Amino acid sequence: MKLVRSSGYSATSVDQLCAEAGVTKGAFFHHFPTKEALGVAAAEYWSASTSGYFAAAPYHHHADPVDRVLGYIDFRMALIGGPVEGFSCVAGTMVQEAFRSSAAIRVACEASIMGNAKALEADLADAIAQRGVRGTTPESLARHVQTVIQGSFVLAKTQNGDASADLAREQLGHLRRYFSMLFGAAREENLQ
Amino acid sequence: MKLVRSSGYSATSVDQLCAEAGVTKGAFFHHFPTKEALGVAAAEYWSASTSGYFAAAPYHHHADPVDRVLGYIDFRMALIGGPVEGFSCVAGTMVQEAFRSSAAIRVACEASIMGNAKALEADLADAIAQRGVRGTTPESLARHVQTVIQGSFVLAKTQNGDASADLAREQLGHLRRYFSMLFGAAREENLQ
DNA sequence: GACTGGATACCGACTGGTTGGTACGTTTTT
DNA sequence: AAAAACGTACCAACCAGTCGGTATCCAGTC
Repeated sequence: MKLVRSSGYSATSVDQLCAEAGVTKGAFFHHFPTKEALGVAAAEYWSASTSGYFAAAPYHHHADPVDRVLGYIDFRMALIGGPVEGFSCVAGTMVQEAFRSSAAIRVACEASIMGNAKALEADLADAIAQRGVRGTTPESLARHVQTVIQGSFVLAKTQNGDASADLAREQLGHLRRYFSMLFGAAREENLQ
Repeated sequence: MKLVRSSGYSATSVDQLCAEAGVTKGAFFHHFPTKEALGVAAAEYWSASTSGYFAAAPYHHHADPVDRVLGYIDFRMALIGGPVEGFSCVAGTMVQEAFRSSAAIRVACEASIMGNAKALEADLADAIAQRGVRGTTPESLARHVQTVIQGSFVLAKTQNGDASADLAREQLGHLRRYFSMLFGAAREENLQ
């Protein structure tokens, strides 16, 4: 995770990986047939650990589905801080490099990102139904959350120091505002 | 451009570059001292060619600044189609890989992305002033446009075939809706 | 208009180090 | 005793970058 997030997938060599993990090359290739397989496993591990992390987060307790959705965004914003390597996404980083060269990695990263999106769909569906939002779907909005998150990481990488985290947080603020308006405005309209 | 967009920066070798360009390695290293210098030059070329392209686009003619901003988004949406390599961003792709290993490339990509954002700031400032939007700045909104664009490219890379372009276009649709609500709702509020 | 000298453009073989991956032996677990 | 885990030495291919040489251009000179 550490090496891929700071150097990218292809610039990270198997030798570096082994040195960082305190493992010999023989052991590495005993467990993974190729470097590509490690990439797939990394995406799957990332997927499993993040989905577990978000499932245990506190924002699920809100009664109002809109509060749950905004709570998720607030939670994501609170996670952003320090150097980019500390909050960026392994799947997003890998798929950018490997989408054409490795179908297996592409699919694993797709599963990670879309799986993360899927965890929001139920709350978004409730929010849409309750506030009578039209013209979009919970699936599309869930993807938009991921879009803004991934995009904020790209822009964060153009900065150095604290500016990275500040920029990423600022951008999630716009996502929050969009959802706030989308569900808030629809509510007012609904009450007329 | 072609090789970086489809294979990424570090997975693209100087030999491949030379073969693709029909140039020998001697010629390459005559013009660029290092591969990194080519990366910087690529970002600068990308920056110059895209800014020229957008400066000549038709959306500037609208009288209403909000129409100019939405026109920009529509223009970007119209550019999306075919394989991801055809519409993705060279600067966004490179900075993801090289932000830690090469400060020069990071800065060149920052200049490209932020320069593209800057081109929208005047219209956004006019729109904010005219509609009385509060709580954000033209700079922040301009960055948000780039965030959604870059994020949509990342998500597009998780898909294959036509689904890539469809997903990217769908996501720019949310950006359009956000701006539409932000400036539209503020207008109604303003007229009360 | 022919000649010259120096600068620039370009070529392609070469180098030292690195790459992902293998072969084969040894240790540890079951 | 068998199988899984792990270590070491090694390999061919490839990597960015170098180097000595050649071709081309152009300003100045006669």
